[in-house]
Amino acid sequence: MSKNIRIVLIEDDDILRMGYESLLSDVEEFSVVSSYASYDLAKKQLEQDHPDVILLDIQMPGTNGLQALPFIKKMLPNSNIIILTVFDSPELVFEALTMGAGGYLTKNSSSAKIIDAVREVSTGGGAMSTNVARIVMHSFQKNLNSPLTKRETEILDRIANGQTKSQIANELFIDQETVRSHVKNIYIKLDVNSKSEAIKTAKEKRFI
Amino acid sequence: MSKNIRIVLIEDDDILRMGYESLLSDVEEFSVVSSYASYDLAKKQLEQDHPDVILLDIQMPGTNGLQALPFIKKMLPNSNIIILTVFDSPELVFEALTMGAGGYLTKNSSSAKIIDAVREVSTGGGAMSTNVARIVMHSFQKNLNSPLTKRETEILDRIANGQTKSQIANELFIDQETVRSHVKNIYIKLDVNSKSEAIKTAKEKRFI
DNA sequence: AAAATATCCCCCATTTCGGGGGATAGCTTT
DNA sequence: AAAGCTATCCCCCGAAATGGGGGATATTTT
Repeated sequence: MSKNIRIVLIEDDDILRMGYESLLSDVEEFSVVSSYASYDLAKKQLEQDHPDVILLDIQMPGTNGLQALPFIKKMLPNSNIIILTVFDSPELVFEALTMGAGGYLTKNSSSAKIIDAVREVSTGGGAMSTNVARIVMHSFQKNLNSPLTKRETEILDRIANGQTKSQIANELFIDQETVRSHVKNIYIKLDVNSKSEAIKTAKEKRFI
Repeated sequence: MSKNIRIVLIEDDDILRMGYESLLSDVEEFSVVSSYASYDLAKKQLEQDHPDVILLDIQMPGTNGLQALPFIKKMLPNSNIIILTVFDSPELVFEALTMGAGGYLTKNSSSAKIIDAVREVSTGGGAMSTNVARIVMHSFQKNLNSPLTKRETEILDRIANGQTKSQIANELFIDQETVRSHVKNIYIKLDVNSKSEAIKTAKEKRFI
C-alpha cells in the first residue's frame, strides 16, 4: 500500500553521496536502499537492490556512468536511471539519452529539482535540468531560413530516408524527371554534387 | 539598467489570459507589455511591443499558435516563444520545437514553473514541463535490443546518411565486398531487400 | 563443437546517378 | 511589362551503385 520508491546512488564523491542520501532519505515515500562509490562496486549487488530509480554519476573510477548505463539497463530493465553530473556537453547528454537514461541533471540542481526528478522518472517520465533542456531543444530547431523550397525540402528529406528518385516520383505523383530537376536545384543551392554531400550539408545547416 | 523582461501573452481564454497577466506582472523584473486574444489581433502590434518572451497558446480563433510561430520568428527573430497549451501530443511538441519554440509548457504547470520558464527562455534557454520532457526523452531512446551488430549498425547508419557502399568501404578501411556482406546480413535480419526499407524499418524500431 | 561475426571474392542484370542540354506554365516581385 | 522563381516535364550520355546468387576464411563468442 505504501508506494515506496527504492533508490540506489552511484557517486564517487563521498560528501555528495552522503548529501544525496540524506536529502532523499528525508522524503517519506523514498528509501535509499544502497549507495556505492562506483559502478564496479555496485554491479554485484544491484540486482538484489532492485531499485526503482538509480542516480548515476558519470565521472567515476573504473567503469564510468555512461559505459555502465547499457549494462544496468540490461540487468534491470525496469529501473529508471537519472544521470547526475557536472558535465552538460551535448555529446554526453545525447549519448545518455539514447542509451536510455530517464533523466539528466547537472549538479547545480536544487534539492527540490532532484526530488521532483526522482518522482517523475519513477513513473517512466523524463526529467532534465534547464541547461540540459536548452541543449535538447536546440537540437530540434530547424533553420527557418532554408534556401530550399517546400518541394525541395520534401524531396531531400525523402532522399535522406533512402528513397530513390523513382520511388519519390511515384509517391509524389510527379515524373522522375521532375524529381531530377529538383535535385539538380538542390545541389546548386547547397553547392554539392552528390546525395551524401547534400544530406550532410542539409543536416548540418538544419535544412532537414 | 533594470533587466526588465518584456512579455506578450497570446491566449484566447479571457480568464486564463488575465490570470497569467496578473501572475507575471507580480514578478518584479517582468513587465507584460501586451496581451491579445489571438495572433490575428496581435500581429499588427507585435513589432512595436518588441517582447523578449511571448507566451503563445496553440488553440486560438484564426491563425493558431503553431501556424503563427514561423511568422513571429521571422518578424521578431530575437524574441523567445513559449508554447502554453493543454495539448501534449508528440506531433505538436516536435512541430513546435522544430519551428523554433524555446519552451513548451502544458497548462497544468505551476505558477512557479511558468515564471521559471520565462526567465529561462529569455536568456535563450529551454523550458518544458515534465510530460513534455517525457515525450522528448523517449524520442531519443534507442532500442538496446537491436539484432544488428556494432559493425552492421555503423554501416546502416552511414547508409542512412546517404553514403554509398564504396564511400563506406573507404572510410572504414574495409573492402566494398565486406560492406556488401554486412548489408546482406542487415537485410536478412530486418527482413527487407532495399536500402529505403532498411532505413525505414531501422528507424521505426530505433536500431539507428 | 557450434554459432556468430567480420572480413574478402566472383558472377550477373537492372537501376540509379549525375552532368549536360533544354521547355512550359504559373505566380511573385520589381 | 519584364524579370525571377517555382514546379513541372523532356532528351542524351556514361559511370556507378544496387541487389541477388554463389562462395571462403579467421576470429570470437557461446
